[in-house]
Amino acid sequence: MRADGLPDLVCACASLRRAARAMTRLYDRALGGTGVGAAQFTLLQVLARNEQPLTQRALAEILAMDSTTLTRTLAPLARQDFVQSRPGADRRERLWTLRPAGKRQLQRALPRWERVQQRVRSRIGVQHWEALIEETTRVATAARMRALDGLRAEKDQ
Amino acid sequence: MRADGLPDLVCACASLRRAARAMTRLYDRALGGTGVGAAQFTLLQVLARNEQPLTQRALAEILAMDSTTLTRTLAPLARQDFVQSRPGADRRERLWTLRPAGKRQLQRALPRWERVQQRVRSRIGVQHWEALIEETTRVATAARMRALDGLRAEKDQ
DNA sequence: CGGTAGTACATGTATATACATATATCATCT
DNA sequence: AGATGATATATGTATATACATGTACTACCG
Repeated sequence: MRADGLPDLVCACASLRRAARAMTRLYDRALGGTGVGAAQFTLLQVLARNEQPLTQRALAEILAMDSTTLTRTLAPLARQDFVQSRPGADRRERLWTLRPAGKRQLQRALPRWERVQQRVRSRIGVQHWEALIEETTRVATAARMRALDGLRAEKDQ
Repeated sequence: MRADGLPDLVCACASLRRAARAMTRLYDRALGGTGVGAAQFTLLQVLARNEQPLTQRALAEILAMDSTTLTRTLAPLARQDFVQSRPGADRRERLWTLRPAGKRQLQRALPRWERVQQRVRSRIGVQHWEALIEETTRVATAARMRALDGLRAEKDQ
């Protein structure tokens, strides 16, 4: 263990959750005062990076998030008119788009986001930064797979 | 991007949060029915691995979690008599210990936890597994540092 | 020793998150 | 077209999480 380092948690899930908490606090503080935190920033950014409106389900897939969770997390953004939804051709669907106020909000937060990204990147080093992104993306992808999910069905004895 | 892979999120924080969500769901499902989820399992496990009782603050440090959050997350475990707290010599502190019921609970959950760990490890490969643990531990450690936190103080112009 | 600053935890409040279930809509088969 | 099953989202409920602030206690300084 590095001097002053956190202990290994043995558990990949616990280790990921811990890192996510630590980073979220860092980003939340860096974005503090801009009006959005890390989670909301991400939603705006994903919408901004897609020309096409996204269905709630598509957004959920991209973020590996339960689509009903988005009903709740998008609500405050819609209240502030940062995003808007309209029904799709399939009228069960909601199509989400970024609104002008949301774009402005994103612009306002962007410099701070870039600074904290840069700061973390140079603190841990580019290699580790890239490894972090790669491994987290990989595991998020892997965790979706049916093969792993099947655990639920199996009985213990 | 791998076939069927999730898109890169550019943002280290968003990528970590996504991976944490995906893994948490996997572990929660794997532990389903044992009576504890991934988060509670971790608390029990950390307490079990320390002979000495831990103060709430120490537990918070280990898990890179706000110590007041633990007031809430430990409460249900205490209600079920899985853990117990008593005041320390410094009577502001709470010392937490695992109780027999908590040990039994942990034992019950352990086989499922090991299975899901094993399953993920072989799915992504030992190399990636180890890289994941290392990079997440590293970034959680780095994120605590004052140098990074200072972002808050800096003004935008 | 008394006052003041700092620390540890509790509480109020808000967001993030998931699951079970409910509802509306679509797709399909007859 | 009507019945049936599948799908997209909403709602009820519970946990996880952080911060601001409050309270109790400790440490330190004069």
